[in-house]
Amino acid sequence: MAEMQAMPPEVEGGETTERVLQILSTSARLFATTGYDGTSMRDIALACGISKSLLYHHFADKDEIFARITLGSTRELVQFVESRLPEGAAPSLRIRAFMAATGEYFQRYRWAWIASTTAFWNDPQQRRQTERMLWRDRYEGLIRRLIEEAIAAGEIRPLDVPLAGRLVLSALNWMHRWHKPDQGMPAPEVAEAYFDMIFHGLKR
Amino acid sequence: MAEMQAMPPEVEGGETTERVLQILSTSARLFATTGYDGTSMRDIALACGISKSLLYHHFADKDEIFARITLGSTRELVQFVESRLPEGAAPSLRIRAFMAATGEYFQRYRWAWIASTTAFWNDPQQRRQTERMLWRDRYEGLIRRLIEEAIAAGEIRPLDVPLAGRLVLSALNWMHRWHKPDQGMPAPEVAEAYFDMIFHGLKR
DNA sequence: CCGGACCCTGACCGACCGGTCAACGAAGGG
DNA sequence: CCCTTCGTTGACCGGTCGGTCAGGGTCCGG
Repeated sequence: MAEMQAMPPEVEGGETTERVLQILSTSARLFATTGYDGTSMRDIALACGISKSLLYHHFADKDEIFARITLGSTRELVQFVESRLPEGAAPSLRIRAFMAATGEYFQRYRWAWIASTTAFWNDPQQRRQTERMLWRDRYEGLIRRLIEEAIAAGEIRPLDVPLAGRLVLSALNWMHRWHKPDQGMPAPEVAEAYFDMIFHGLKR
Repeated sequence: MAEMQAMPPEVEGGETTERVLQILSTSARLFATTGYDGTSMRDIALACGISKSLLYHHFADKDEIFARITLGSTRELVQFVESRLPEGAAPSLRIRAFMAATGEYFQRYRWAWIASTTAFWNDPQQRRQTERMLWRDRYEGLIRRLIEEAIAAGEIRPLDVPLAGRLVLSALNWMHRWHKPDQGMPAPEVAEAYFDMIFHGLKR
């Protein structure tokens, strides 16, 4: 049990006993650090201090564990970010809140985030990832809509909206490759610093 | 043989017969699409139309193939980008050239780039990646130095240089996750569009 | 004609993979 | 008391993994 990382609640879509949560959070950490293929069911069982068979008592197979992690964390991310957008505020401030909330979510559910962001991005058979992609599209659509609103409000100059959205998402999605928790700027601050750079530009 | 993707020349560090190049480029494509663990030596041999044993005639083990790809492409990237920086030009233009050159390199050596960028980023034992990291540091140091020069020249306002560098690199390194070759904007143009957004800012 | 040197092969190895199965022990309701 | 349910286990399965090995073919210099 020991030092397990938090998992997003994700009530629906399966039972959430303590043991299940332990398996999910432990697996998320392993998937994030050694990859999907690099993590065996034996590794997970050993890290949980249980037998391999017990994993199959709670989950149908390895894919289901992974799918629960990625789908759950992606859905929670979108809902968390949406809940953090200040209603009625200026579009640019809402973009800033979007980025800060993403940084905070990343900081809180680091392993699940990394596992979701890293693996299977180009799996042709797209195992159980279709529903996750729906949430991912909603997340990407959200930042584009915020940018469009900022353009309509005259805060942002007319530009390639999908590309601008990708620029924002690139900065956020690449954070896990260099950011160390408990070291340097907290992730939400990094996200806000990124916003300031992107919004105002590097130019003097 | 058939449809093999180009590999950077990388003369030094091993023989470069046609067969070796075929193995390297085929492996790069497989590593990029199915990951390191997801690519077996049998897969590589089959895709090359040769026996698995022949792989071990040309390479000591799987790691050596991977190391040749990642080290070679990283080294070539740095040297390519450095050769593309306009001497004596304004620092901001040199940053723009840095980004465009990276986009062009990505477009040209797509599989090797993706294989290098995707895998083993947090391998604790860091197999044969130490020399590659030296080149990676040089690449990252280069963009930071360019930004510092732009600040000294008064083109860019004083700011967190490492963070600004990471913003630039994030945009470039995330491209492979969404950019399709032969579809949409060519990668160098994307890189330049990114520069314009980051340099001038989204703000109207 | 000989003998290396160099490409190249199929058969094989132990280890580990994801997944299955029969059964055990404790808990709890009748 | 028994019976069912549920969390839990170790032994086991076929298949695939990275890697080895002995040797076949072919070409070339002597």
